[in-house]
Amino acid sequence: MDGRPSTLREQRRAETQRVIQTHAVRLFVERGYDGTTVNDVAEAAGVSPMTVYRHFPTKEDLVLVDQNGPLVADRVAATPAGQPLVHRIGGALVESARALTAGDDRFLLARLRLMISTPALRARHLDNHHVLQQAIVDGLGDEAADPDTAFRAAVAASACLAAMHTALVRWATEDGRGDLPDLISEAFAAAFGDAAPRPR
Amino acid sequence: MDGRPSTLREQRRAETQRVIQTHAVRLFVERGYDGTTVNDVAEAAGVSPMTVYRHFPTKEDLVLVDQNGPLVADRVAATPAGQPLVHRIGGALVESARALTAGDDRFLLARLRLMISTPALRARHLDNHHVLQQAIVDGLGDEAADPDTAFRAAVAASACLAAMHTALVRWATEDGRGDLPDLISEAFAAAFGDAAPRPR
DNA sequence: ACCAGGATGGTAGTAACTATCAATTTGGGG
DNA sequence: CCCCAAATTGATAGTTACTACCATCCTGGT
Repeated sequence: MDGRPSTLREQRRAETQRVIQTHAVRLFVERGYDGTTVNDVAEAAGVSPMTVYRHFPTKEDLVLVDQNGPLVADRVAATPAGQPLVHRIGGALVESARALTAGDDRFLLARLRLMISTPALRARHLDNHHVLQQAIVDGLGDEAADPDTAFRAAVAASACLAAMHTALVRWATEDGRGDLPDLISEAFAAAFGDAAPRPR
Repeated sequence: MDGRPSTLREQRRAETQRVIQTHAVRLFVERGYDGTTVNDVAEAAGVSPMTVYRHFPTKEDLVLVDQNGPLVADRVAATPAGQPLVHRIGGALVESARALTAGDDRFLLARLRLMISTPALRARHLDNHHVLQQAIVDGLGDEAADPDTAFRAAVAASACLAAMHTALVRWATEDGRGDLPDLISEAFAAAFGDAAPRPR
């Protein structure tokens, strides 16, 4: 459909989004999430409240929206079909995490901490797993044709995402000191065992 | 602290909660969650909106609050310590599901369907896993003393809960036809393999 | 240079909560 | 049986997230 921002208009749009989000996260960290109104964010960003709502339909989106699209599902679909699903998904998630932590950690870390400490944000963040899960299952295409296989794939995806989330929480509570991909790998080992469950 | 409702006052309080929740779920099913205001619920239950808010701090609680306490964590703690964690937690969750579906399914099913179809409810429901996860880890006590073991336990718990949730979703979309405990067992098999990962 | 379409802003409204105070009911002990 | 402390309930007024609608302005591709 629409790839990375190509036209100038889309670039500008992405830029104002970035500005609004940056101010929002800064204010949320300074005054707390509930202690900051959307109007405060609008004022800090130099736009009207209407504009904020146009770019971020809900206050939660100010923290949760990620301009990196759903590349995880593509990574999963690109893995060889022979291996057990939890390993394919796990590998894709570790790769994505490596890409995420490649740049500047601090903004990601600030957002993560907000997500963990604010119930409303935490809830919405976990609900995003639902979207990712569906994307992963859909990305498998014919591999998950019948309902039973699709169910097993959905289970594998949700379990992997939950394990990853627990690793994210630990990483954030350690102030991002450890290596995130390693932590996620460790989580997968704890949940699914070091050895691959033998495919039948 | 406080066990089952012992004094008469607590019984009455629990009864009015039940009345309010019943009317709320009925209205949500009839007119949709967003199409029903808290005032509508109050009117249907014959109380003032204030009373609704006193018993259910948020509109979401009208669907999500469950009078069955957190017995899952106790069940986990009661399992023998030798087995791998995912199996201990999985067994406890299957047992709890069996207890849940023993009575009348319809109210549970209606609430589940609302949770699945309404984003706000789905998110809050998933966030409850956070509480359960913590309770499970805490219930292990000395078993999860050092941070690393606690982390593995947290990962195992979150992965198990996610797998169970996927089974819940399938059960609800099948209108509760299948056997819920069996579905959950199937989910665990898909995620963690039929054979126990060997403890090291 | 122009103009269609997108971005922005203002106004007014709805509904989920919250704080506070007053009124009413209740239930267990003398 | 009565009575008081405590709990439950209710009314009012306010804050805030979010929506619909309309007018305006700005932009960028032809």
